[in-house]
Amino acid sequence: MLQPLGLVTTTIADEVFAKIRQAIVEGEIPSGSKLSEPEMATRYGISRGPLREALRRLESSNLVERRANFGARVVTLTFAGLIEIYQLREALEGMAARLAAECMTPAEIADLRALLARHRDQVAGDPSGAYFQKEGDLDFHFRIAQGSGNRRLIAMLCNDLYYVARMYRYQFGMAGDRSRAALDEHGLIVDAIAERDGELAEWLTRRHIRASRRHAERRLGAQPQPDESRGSP
Amino acid sequence: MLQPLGLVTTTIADEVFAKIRQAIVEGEIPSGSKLSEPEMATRYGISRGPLREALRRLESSNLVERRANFGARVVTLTFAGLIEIYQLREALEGMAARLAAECMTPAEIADLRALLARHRDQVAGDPSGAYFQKEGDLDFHFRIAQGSGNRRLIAMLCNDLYYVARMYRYQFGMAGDRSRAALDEHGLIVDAIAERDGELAEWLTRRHIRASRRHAERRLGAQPQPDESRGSP
DNA sequence: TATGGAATAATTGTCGACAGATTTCATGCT
DNA sequence: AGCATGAAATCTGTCGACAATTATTCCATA
Repeated sequence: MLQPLGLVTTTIADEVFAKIRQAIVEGEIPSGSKLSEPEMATRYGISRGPLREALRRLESSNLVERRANFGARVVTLTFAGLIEIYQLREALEGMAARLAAECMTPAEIADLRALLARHRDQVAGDPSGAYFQKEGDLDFHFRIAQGSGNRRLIAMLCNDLYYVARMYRYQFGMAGDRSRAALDEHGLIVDAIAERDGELAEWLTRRHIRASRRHAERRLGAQPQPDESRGSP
Repeated sequence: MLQPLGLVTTTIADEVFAKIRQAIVEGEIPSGSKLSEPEMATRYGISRGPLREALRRLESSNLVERRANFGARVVTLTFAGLIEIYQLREALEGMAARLAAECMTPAEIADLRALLARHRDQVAGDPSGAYFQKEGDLDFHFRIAQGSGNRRLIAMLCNDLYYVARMYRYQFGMAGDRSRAALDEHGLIVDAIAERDGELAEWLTRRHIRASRRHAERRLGAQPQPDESRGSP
């Protein structure tokens, strides 16, 4: 008998991959630590085969680094690495917003507005910004990416970059503040998408991510870099 | 004894990965064909272990698709997929050019100019555009990406996107023409980088890639899509 | 005491074999 | 004849073991 819809044949490597990814993102497995194959295999009660498969996927997600005959290590978080993420997000999410303004259906836009309203309520009810600590912010960006209709772009953002961004957020402890400003910026982006103004949506998104980057730079006590990536007025 | 420099410990999976990648890009292994593990293993004289490692890397390079308990297939090239590549390249290479204008050393810029001069000679000597058929064009883009200084961006472009772009170029047979126009556009981009004008470099690069996309659209006989991703003047 | 090197230990890369799942093909029924 | 059912065959996922490389430790020597 055929499965009616969505054949979700999950494998051991899949499950272990998801488990290790969560452990890395949330800091349970410390950044920079070595991932010994025999130790991890016994730790998760599996053989080394599927474990290596999981490690390989974590490598392609940019969460671990592997060297031949050396082993796998969790990536070390650096300020320069965080800047690289922001630069990529500015380029990719800017394009995603532009495409979303052209591709998203009215129903999807309505859903996006509803999500934004929920975020506003949560932030108003809890001024400490707990919702943003739970990645409500990335949830919004997630939807924009999916609205682009570009599967490759969606995969890059949702499967790779956002997990690394969450990892930095958890372990650098920069979550929660800037809630209201971010919410306002999100609102402007949704308006631009609703008006099918792709160019404005891209410009607003890039400015939004640049603002997040500058906020992180201030928060981490580093001197802000020269303002590359300024959109044209 | 320590290796003096550049520890190039290569593994079987590495070599087979490179071999299969080349075979896929150049069309020797047809697009959409199934990659049977036992057959491929005997074909390359190795076991299934390193072969699976190679297939995993090909998957993360977006050259093959894998499903659990189903197997690996070479990706099927579609017009929509080509458009997705162009959209990504516009966003990523635009950012790369902006960063290159800020980061490249004068020596690197001089090298880039020398490369461009060589390209001009080759195109002038062979009006059929043979050099561009040999990926001289992508060679230029390769250098811009590396000039960005963003390792993640470099990896995305040089390890993934450019191979897929070459695959489309080989198998859709759209290489060689547009040589002179592309050369002129390359020259403008180098000038902008030399003047440290990141914003102009990004704008020119995005326009350059949009022009390539429109050319491909015309060549493939499809109606050009609405001109999304138009830079602000 | 510090340094260089060799032997040991541990880890990764590779291989062959078994178990589970999927596809294919043959068979029987409507 | 066409379709559903079931069994054989093939393939992928998983496991344990061996080989090659690397890291570590210990000893000898300057």
